[in-house]
Amino acid sequence: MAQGKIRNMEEFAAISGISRPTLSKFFNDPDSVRHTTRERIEKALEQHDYRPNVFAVNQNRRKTKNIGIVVPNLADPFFSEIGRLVELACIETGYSPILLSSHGNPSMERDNLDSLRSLKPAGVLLAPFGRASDRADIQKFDRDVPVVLFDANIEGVGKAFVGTDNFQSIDLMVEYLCRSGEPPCFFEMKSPTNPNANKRRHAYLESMQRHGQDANIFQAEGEAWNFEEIGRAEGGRMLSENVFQTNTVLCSNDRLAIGMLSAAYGLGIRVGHGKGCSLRIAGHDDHPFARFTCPPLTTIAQDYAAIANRAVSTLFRILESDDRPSEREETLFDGRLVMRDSA
Amino acid sequence: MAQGKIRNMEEFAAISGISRPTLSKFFNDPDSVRHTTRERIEKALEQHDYRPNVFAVNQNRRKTKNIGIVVPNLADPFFSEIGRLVELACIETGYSPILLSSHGNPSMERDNLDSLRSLKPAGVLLAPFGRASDRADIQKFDRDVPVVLFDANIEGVGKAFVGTDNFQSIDLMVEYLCRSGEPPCFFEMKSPTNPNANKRRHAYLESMQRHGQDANIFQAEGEAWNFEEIGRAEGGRMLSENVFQTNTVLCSNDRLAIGMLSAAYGLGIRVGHGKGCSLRIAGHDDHPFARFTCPPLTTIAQDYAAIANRAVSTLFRILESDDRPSEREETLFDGRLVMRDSA
DNA sequence: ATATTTTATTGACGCGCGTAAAGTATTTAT
DNA sequence: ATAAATACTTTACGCGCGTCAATAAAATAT
Repeated sequence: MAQGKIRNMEEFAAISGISRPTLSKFFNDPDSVRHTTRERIEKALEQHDYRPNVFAVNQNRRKTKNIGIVVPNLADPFFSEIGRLVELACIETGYSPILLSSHGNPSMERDNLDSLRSLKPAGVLLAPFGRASDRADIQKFDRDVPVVLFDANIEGVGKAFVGTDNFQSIDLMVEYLCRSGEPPCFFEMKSPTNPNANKRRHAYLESMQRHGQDANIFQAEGEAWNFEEIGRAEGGRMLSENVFQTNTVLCSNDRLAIGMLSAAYGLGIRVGHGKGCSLRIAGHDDHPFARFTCPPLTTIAQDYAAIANRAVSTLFRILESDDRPSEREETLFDGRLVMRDSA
Repeated sequence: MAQGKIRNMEEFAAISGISRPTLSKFFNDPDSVRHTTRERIEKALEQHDYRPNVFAVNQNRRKTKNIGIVVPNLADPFFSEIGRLVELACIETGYSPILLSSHGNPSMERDNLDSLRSLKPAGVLLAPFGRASDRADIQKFDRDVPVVLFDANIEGVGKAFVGTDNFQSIDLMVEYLCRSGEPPCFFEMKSPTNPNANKRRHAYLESMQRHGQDANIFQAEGEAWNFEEIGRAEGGRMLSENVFQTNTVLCSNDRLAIGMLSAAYGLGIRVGHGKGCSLRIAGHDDHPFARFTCPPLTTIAQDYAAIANRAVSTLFRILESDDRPSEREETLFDGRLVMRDSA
């Protein structure tokens, strides 16, 4: 880094002795110029610290290198974690990720896509709300900008989907719970917006049937995003009314389980698989706090990293072969059973 | 929204019957044109759905309307929550917030400021790491783009600071704990990067002295970001070694407290202020999960909304009166005691 | 060494908008 | 009504870069 700041590519061309169009090619893709000139440019770059004006670049380039990432709620550690991984994967590939949260508000999902539009992104990675999402809006958006869905699937929407195989993961958990004690009841939200919740219910029903057990589903009222609170209030009510037929409850997700564990503690119910315990509670997702609940929560770990990386690589594959849309592909990763103390 | 898409302001000028420079003024500030013409433009806007190209706008405007928001770690619900509030406050004022997380990595704070630079933001709201932050780098950045710090203060850096008054809040907690039982020991990280941690230690010492009590500080090894794990490992060790002089522990923050609660549960120690309890644990921050711990955590609630709003309004005041830097001002909000069951 | 391919340079245009100057229309003041 | 102030239009330039066509230079092949 030397003295007088370089104002534009013209000046940098003059100083470095490279023509401006060549520099333009270089900044677009360093490998598109000859090795020797690349080295010359990089050497000049070390001395003068010039960077192209992003606004001018994006105005003129047909395709920007922006990637939009939209998640329903960054306040949910699951999404902040997977959002982080997606973000990093984009950076590694030389793209500029823009991470947007819809703050639990489906209408903000629309707004986010809308404001992304003006950034002319090359592609978008979207973890949609699901049922509450504006399906038509996403499809319309996808016609202009390729969209890859992750975490939550909406049939037929977007170029691809990457997520966890809820049938595999729930079956794994049901299998474990049946082997190690009484078969599980199922606790979930009454009208979940998230499609995974529906998949998990079906997976539970299927799996219980396969194990020759009676399925018992208990649904909590409430439409809001504060699952822990709902889990505590409704789960607590059910516990004190003694509605569960068995001593084992499989919660549709960890956040409900965290709430229910809190309720159980308040009611003086000892939760766990050891002796002296009268209730087993299991969750799904391996929420970052699942290992700190009392007792630590037995759950299913989703492969965050695999989902994030595959979503990103799928999008880039679509971007590069921008001819045929080919088939809409769905990739499902297996969940992993995490045995802790709660079940 | 009608048929053929409008490609640029020129076309929209032709269709709407308004000259381009006037439209330019309008989009920059709708109130800068006469009421009647404003209405004409807005009516045309409803029919034709045109929006200025953000890249062209930002390239030519002297000052963009971008606001950078940098937080140390979005995975920490505290920051995702306050980041959300700051984001919304910016949008309401007609600015475009860009929320960046440093993912717990101080060197990424530098990178984030660096990449913000190319977006030529009007101002930046920064929650710095503190001791681990690159002080010189932030100061240098602040010379080009006004920076307002929030949450964590670095003396003399940035145009202003907005946060919580740790001396008030810790004193409030110490006062409560002393009144309601044995005086608290203090549990914290040995070498915290966060300046609030240091403030809280000093506040604890001062407050204990004022109450005529002996101060006892216990420090956990570890430099990492996984406070819950550290709280459980180190806190658990201390509990089992019985090192605390009193039955009350005030943790420097909720995340340590959550870890310690988990350890106490594992050790079969009953935590709470009721009879039959042998340990009281209190935290600080009112972490979103604090109400779901076992037992629910007594803590100090920071006024997230007030901090976020004040940080934003302070920045905008500085942006508007861009003449004298005046004095660097520090605004501290009071914490609020939240009495739950753990202490 | 010459022919061929690859890569760089020169010169020029366009992207969509901010912005300034000068002139014209409209509103407000007197 | 006329004068003054305000708001708008016309015209034109510039921002920093992508990109293209024609040309020149360099690397590779024969």
